[in-house]
Amino acid sequence: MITDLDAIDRAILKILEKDAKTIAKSIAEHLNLTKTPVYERIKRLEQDGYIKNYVAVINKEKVESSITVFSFISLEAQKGPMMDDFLELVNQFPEVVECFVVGGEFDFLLKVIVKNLDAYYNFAKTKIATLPNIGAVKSAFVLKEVKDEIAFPLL
Amino acid sequence: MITDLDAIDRAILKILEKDAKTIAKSIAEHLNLTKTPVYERIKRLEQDGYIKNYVAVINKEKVESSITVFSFISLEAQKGPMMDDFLELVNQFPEVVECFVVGGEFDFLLKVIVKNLDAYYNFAKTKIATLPNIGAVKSAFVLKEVKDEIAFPLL
DNA sequence: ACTGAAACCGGTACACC
DNA sequence: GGTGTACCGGTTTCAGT
Repeated sequence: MITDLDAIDRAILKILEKDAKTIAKSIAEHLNLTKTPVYERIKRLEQDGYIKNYVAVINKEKVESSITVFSFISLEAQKGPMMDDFLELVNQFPEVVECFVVGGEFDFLLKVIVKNLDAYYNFAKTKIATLPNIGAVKSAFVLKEVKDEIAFPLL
Repeated sequence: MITDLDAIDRAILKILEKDAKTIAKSIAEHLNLTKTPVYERIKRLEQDGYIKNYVAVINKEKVESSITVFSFISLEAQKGPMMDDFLELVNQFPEVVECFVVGGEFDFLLKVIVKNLDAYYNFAKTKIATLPNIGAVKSAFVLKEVKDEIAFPLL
């Protein structure tokens, strides 16, 4: 168990969250080490849950056409248990790639990816609208993706 | 150059965007193939840009405390060149992990990650507020992260 | 486009400092 | 917590179909 991360651990994380295929030897050279300590640190970072997993980032524009929509949802009455029911349901929808409980003008912010406007209409009608205690729903359609980082901004 | 993806390519993408460390042999078994065609297909998917890269997903809660804030920004006058200036500047800010041009009540939606409320105040004051042509700025602070998928929802 | 086997190279284990 | 070496397993290559 790592109590806290030192500068070397952070440097390794920063490299791996940019390119998980970076070979240990190259990381080692970059940090003036040999590959064994780099390897051991990575294993610790994995085992202690600092690294959740490794994923391929796919180019969604190339793979298939889609639109991204943000939905802002307010509940009629935000009672604790109702919120949990709501969230559990929303969590199941594959179209919802992000879901946050927020403070402000509305209660939930959803990022939804669907094939086209028609699919979004369908999603809103058959999934969102049927959720319990829905108040207002507003949508913002993405016209252009300027930035979409996966990496957490480590200093 | 791949004209379009077949069912096998899509199956491979789906596996790799969940776990990039899945070994070729296991993918092959899953698809009733041997590892060579799986390997060759992955290479094609990489070379033709269907797979952008591979990244480590880090557990940001464990690595360092932070808050996530959504900022909704309206410009005073959305002239084309001004928008580009704005976007180029926003793109530089490491705190901004996502930035979209949207249609609706406001022009831009930003997802911002900072250490704490103080850092957000600072970010808003020294970075957002100094951008050209800013109209209204609204913020929604994330109280709870319910879902945060990286994988594109392939059917 | 896939099979099967051989070669290669990076990840993994270990003995030592 | 680090180095250097040796081993092992997955990737990569290739001849054959």
